[in-house]
Amino acid sequence: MSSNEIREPVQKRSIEKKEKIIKAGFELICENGYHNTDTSKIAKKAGVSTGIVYQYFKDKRDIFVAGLEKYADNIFYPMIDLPETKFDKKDFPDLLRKMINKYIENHKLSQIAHEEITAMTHSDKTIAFYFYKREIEMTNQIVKTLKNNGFKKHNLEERVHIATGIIDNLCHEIVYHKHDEIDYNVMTNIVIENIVNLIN
Amino acid sequence: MSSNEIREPVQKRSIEKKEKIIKAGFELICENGYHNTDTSKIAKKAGVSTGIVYQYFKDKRDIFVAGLEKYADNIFYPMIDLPETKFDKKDFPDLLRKMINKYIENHKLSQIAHEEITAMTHSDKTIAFYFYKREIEMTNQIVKTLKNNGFKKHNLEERVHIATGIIDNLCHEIVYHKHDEIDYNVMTNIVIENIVNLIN
Amino acid sequence: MSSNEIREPVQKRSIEKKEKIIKAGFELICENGYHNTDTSKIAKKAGVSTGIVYQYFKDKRDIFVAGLEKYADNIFYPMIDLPETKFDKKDFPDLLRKMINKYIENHKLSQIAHEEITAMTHSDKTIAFYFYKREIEMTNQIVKTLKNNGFKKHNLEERVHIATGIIDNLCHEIVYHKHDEIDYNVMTNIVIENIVNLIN
Amino acid sequence: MSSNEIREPVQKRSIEKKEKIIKAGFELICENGYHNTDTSKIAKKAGVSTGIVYQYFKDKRDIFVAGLEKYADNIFYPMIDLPETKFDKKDFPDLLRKMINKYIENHKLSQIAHEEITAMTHSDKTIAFYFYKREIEMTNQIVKTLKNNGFKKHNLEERVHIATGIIDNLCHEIVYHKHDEIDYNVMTNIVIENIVNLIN
DNA sequence: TATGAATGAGTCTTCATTCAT
DNA sequence: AATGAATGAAGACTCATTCAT
Repeated sequence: MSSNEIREPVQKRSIEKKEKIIKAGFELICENGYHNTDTSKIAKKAGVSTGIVYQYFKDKRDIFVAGLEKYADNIFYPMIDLPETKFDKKDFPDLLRKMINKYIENHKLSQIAHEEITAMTHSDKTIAFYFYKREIEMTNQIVKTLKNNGFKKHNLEERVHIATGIIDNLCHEIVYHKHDEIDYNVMTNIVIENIVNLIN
Repeated sequence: MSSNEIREPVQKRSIEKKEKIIKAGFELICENGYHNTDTSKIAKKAGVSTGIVYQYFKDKRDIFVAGLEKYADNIFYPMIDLPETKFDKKDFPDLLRKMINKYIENHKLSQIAHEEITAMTHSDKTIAFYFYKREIEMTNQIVKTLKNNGFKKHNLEERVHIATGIIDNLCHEIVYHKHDEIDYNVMTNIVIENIVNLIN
Repeated sequence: MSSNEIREPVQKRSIEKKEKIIKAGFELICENGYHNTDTSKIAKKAGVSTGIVYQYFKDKRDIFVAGLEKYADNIFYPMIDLPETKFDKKDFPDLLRKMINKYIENHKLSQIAHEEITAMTHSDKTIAFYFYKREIEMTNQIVKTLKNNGFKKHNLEERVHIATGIIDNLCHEIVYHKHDEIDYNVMTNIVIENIVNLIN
Repeated sequence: MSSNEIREPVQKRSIEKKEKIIKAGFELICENGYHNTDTSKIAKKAGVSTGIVYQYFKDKRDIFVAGLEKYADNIFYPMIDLPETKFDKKDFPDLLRKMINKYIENHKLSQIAHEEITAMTHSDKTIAFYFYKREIEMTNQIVKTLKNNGFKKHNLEERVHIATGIIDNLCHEIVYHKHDEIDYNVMTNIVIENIVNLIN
């Protein structure tokens, strides 16, 4: 009887409403975790009724996936918009530091996002593949940029992949300030030095 | 009101039963996630009734925590039992390779463990602190071992911390074989070379 | 964690539904006892789903408390709305008889209510105080009415208190028809005579 | 396969064990209510295993019934052992006062007993009839004693019945000290005076 | 389009009772 | 006779999703 179809909003107000739901849902899930966020809270935060949510999204997971597609690049891959403009090899350390800072800033915006998403990756292969694809895209883009700027090491793909992992770990540590025993300034400097070594 | 007393089993059969529950619970949670695992499934997999579960454990979370304490070291910190015996600096790369292999092997035992646990870290501060403590213990132990064998770099704590992160990432990637585009043999070799560089 | 918000219905249909739940719950609990009444039975009797019950009430106890507040005065304190109009001292026996009859009628409406509520009084201090307060309110009201009509005995509070107890017992006996050996007409007459004696 | 029969203990130690279970069970139920008392607590308090309980008693209710039969007279009918010896009519008020004091003392021993038992009376007709029978037995005994001592009022059964009810209420109030506004010394005196009036 | 009341399957947990030893 | 571990049915409560309006 009922159409049961997900409406693709065309009117401006509808689009705004859908955006609000995505934003509210993604923020709540990132703050509190997927299972600790219920749809009524999402609706309330978005300023809509619970019913309308299911006109724009198939289910709760769908809201989250939309959030991922919209915001995840900022959280996971702050380097994906790495400038294609030329830079001098000697500025590489500075560039790295900037990337790290940007990454940290993004990370702070959504505390649990990273883990929650990564965990979801396992029960949800769609999400997993989405991220794997993004990761490799980012790697390729960085490799391309580096080659354009005269970096010539063999196996640059693998090296960049390792490097992004190192940065990921570092930023994560700093954001959560996991260990009092670790000096994060020192650690950052070593990371930069290490990556320069690895890639250059 | 209710007795709510957790029995600590003394008889051999009971201890085995408790172990079975921990194992079943931990495996299921690691495979499917905490929220996707219900107690009846744990009981069924452990070959016991749902009732008995609550004689050994306060609640579902408690099963998971017991699993963590029992298995997590193997998963997270395979190097924690690093031999304190002397080794020659030139054998360091080989040692790293062995550690990586052991890590990978352990990782395969429990698929989602890593992420699920890490995600839980946020909603459960007890678990979080448990892991942070373990991490730093492992770092310190490795630092000590390295110093005993003549490694003299400054900021060895930070360097080891970075190195364990790199290994963690590497093993994770290999276990999940995330990217077809990456040659994991090459990546492993580069990681070893990089860590040697970082620490030696 | 969860929203846990109790909705206060505003629409007419919702209010009716809430009333139905209170009525069904109170009746079932009064008939079968609090612990022998489960929420699904309440929902079924009220003609609603189990879920909706928890949108209007915090928990099962809450349903019962609502029932108490709604119906208990009728059951426990049928004299609470004692007319404040004057009456002649010689009509006092008649008045008593009317009160007794009304009390009996109310009592029949809910079989176990009295005991179940009284029993709950022990595990639930909120309910206990609620009733103690009501009891004393009723006593005071009756005392006032009596004084207005020229009753002058000392310690009228204590006397009224005793009298209401006697009536309570009498009605209870009659409703449950506990003893074949007792002639309840005779007993009623003696009670009236006794109370007249006690108070006048 | 198993006999499923309730054993009637013959050995002295077994009898003691059964008594312990009755005592523990009855005390716990009277203190905390039937539904808030679980069998494992009863067993623990009795110093026996949970299993053995079911060799002496058919079920939990059975323990309570046994307790009732053993202890209830003390709680409900302290006057049941009213001395059959002669007393002087002018000592009747004193006798009443003694009975009241004894009643109060017994009542204090088991706080919830009274209500819990009375409530059970409804869901359990066996218990109900047991009590009704006991009540009327007590009434008859008192009537007999009074007649032996020269009390000659008509409808003495009904009068005694009312009187025991009044005493019951009074003691209950005093034990639970329900109302600060009531002066219980005054109330006691009025009750005695009233009963003397009622019966003499 | 939009609302939010309503649904009911699903989940954790308890506890009277049974059973292997 | 005794133990206490084990059972599993039952019950309170939640929440993603649907539906009447």
